[in-house]
Amino acid sequence: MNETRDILVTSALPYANGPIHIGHLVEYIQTDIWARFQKMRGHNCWYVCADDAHGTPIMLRARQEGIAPEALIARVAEEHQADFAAFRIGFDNYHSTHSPENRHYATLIYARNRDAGHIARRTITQAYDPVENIFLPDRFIKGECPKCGAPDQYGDNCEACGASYSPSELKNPRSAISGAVPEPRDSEHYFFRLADFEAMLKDWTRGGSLQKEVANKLDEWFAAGLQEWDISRDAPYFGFEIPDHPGKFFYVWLDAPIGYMASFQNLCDSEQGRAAGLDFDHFWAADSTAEVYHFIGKDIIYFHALFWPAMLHGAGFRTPSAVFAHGFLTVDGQKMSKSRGTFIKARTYLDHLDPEYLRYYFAAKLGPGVDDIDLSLEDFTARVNADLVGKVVNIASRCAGFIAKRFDGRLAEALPAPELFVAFIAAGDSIAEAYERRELGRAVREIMALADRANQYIDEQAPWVVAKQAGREADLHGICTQGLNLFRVLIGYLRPILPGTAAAAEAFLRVPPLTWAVLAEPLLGREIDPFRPLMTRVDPERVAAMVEASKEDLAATGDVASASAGSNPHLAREPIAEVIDYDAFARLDLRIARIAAAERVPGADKLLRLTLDLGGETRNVFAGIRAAYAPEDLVGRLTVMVANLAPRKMRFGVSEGMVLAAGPGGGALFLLAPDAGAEPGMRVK
RNA sequence: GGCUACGUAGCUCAGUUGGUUAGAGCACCGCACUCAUAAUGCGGGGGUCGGUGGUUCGAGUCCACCCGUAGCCA
Repeated sequence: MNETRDILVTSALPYANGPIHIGHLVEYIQTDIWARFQKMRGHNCWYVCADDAHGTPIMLRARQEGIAPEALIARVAEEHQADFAAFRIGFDNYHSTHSPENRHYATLIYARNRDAGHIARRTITQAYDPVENIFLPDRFIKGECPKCGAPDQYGDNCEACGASYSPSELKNPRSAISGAVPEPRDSEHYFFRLADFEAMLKDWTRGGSLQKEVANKLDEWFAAGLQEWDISRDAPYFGFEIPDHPGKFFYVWLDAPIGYMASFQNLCDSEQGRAAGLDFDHFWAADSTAEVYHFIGKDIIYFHALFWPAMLHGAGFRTPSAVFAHGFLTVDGQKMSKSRGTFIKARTYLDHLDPEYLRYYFAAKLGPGVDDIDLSLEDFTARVNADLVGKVVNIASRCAGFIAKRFDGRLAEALPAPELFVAFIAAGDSIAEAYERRELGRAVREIMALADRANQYIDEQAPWVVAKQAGREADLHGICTQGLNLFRVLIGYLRPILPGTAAAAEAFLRVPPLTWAVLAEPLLGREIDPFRPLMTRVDPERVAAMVEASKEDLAATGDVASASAGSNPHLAREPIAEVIDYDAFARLDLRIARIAAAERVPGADKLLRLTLDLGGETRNVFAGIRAAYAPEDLVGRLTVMVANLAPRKMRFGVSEGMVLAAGPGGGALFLLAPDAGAEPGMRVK
């Protein structure tokens, strides 16, 4: 147990086409806490990450902004790292998948698997955009769902009825980039023969490398049969060209996890790595005795629990010791929503609030499983204030004044209640076990129970009474020294979660960075600094301001994008359609409608059922706006509907028209509303 | 639709291999204290543990079905 472990820890690589938001931070904070804990325990723990910088979305985004992909990913890398640093995510190295190291390992892993016969080649037919001259990924093709007929659906599944299908089944398909009708075109692709690794993967799965829920999921995949994985993409593509196969590139998901190795290699080659004697093979060779852990979101389990270990094994590398998946973040019980202001970017949070709050709140909620966690903003405020300011920091605050005023800032030579101190130290084993098992919520609860005992002790001893009694200076000195020592142990236990607060406390106590081992020895007979507030309360107004600012972010997004692009991104994404004559327009009967009722549709993730009042008649309309609007916010408002659209039978009933909205979809949808004075039933022309 | 989770006090969550009156924090009420960033301590009200049925001497805890929520379906 006490022997020093060699541990490599990773978080999933954030995609380099957008900013970090608080949903991402669940994972980085969870991983960082775990890595800091391992370091505090004296292990050789290394935490690496990188930007995931390849793929079609990045290529298109760069084009849209009128810059080279390299320029885009360089800018985003800077933004990501600034955000991470501000949240005190203590990476030992942060690299990029667009790097020489990654090219080396991607090529090596591919070549070894190819030479071992694990790569197949065959020609497939794919949708091709004849205007842009590129093959279209599924999500860049839109059309009508082949099952329910819902318009404007992506090429992989329908948001209205949940059906999944292949893009070739879409009706009236269009390229989401140029608007052109995609045409089928043949191309030779390279496939990773995952089924070759079935036995090995089953062993690995059973070897305790996965959470119970994840292992269940894998059993499902095994039962369904492992299929070959398409690992190549045709030019133009932003990524690594496959050696000896000009015009063919590695699919972004092939080289993304290899980025873990690339970042670690980059660390080994750095000054820090060389000084520490870091050896790549010691961690990655097939017979490695070091530990490798990947923290990921539950949405990318199959990449990390199937493809990744198989690729590594096929290339003669070790497989991960474990993959730890976590759930998603909701805010106030709902999916993060731009219109509600709960799609909060890391930077927006930092503009208003201390990162220590969020680290603590996430820690208090995180367990070892894949459950989603909820950020309830009200609970967040109450919990942080009560636990950290009211309980923990307050312990130091209540004792420090006496030490400064009555004892020249010097602690007593002995503890009056050594058994209480010993009890605090003894509790450390259970807390450490909780950290080790990623039961962060349990660790927090146990630490807070200790904080309660410390406050009880101070209450029982009543130093403010003792201070007024002549001849009891030594008692007063002892009580406050005891209190401060209990505080020191608590802040030590909290240090992985609250590195900033811990550093401030270490300065206050005039001690070097706390380790787990050093806590057992009490701090006696030494001078400490005067106390300064180590943490201020969460101000609910700041929380509200952050939510407001997140709403503003949304409005600004379009401007920023178009300013840097020199052209409107909406036009670029969806060019203006072909010219029609007046008669074609006149056939469209648009009417003002009052939303008389709105409700969620059981079984449909995206739909709301609207009852529209047209003044004389009512219509039942299904609208795919659930992510953007809460039903109760819609009732009573006026909007515009297509009144003469042919009724369409859907799984949930018949939809008798459409409401009009703008925006790319998801949470970013904006219903049209008439100016005051319009009445239900009026025609729009 | 199939699968995987989840559903415990107003809110956020704990509840170990089924076992005595189901717990914590916040919020609320009362009392105490005033050292402390109005923080702290003591006490109190509040739950048919989503629903129904079953296994069992005994179920929040196991099983079946249903309802609701979330995610996955490469």
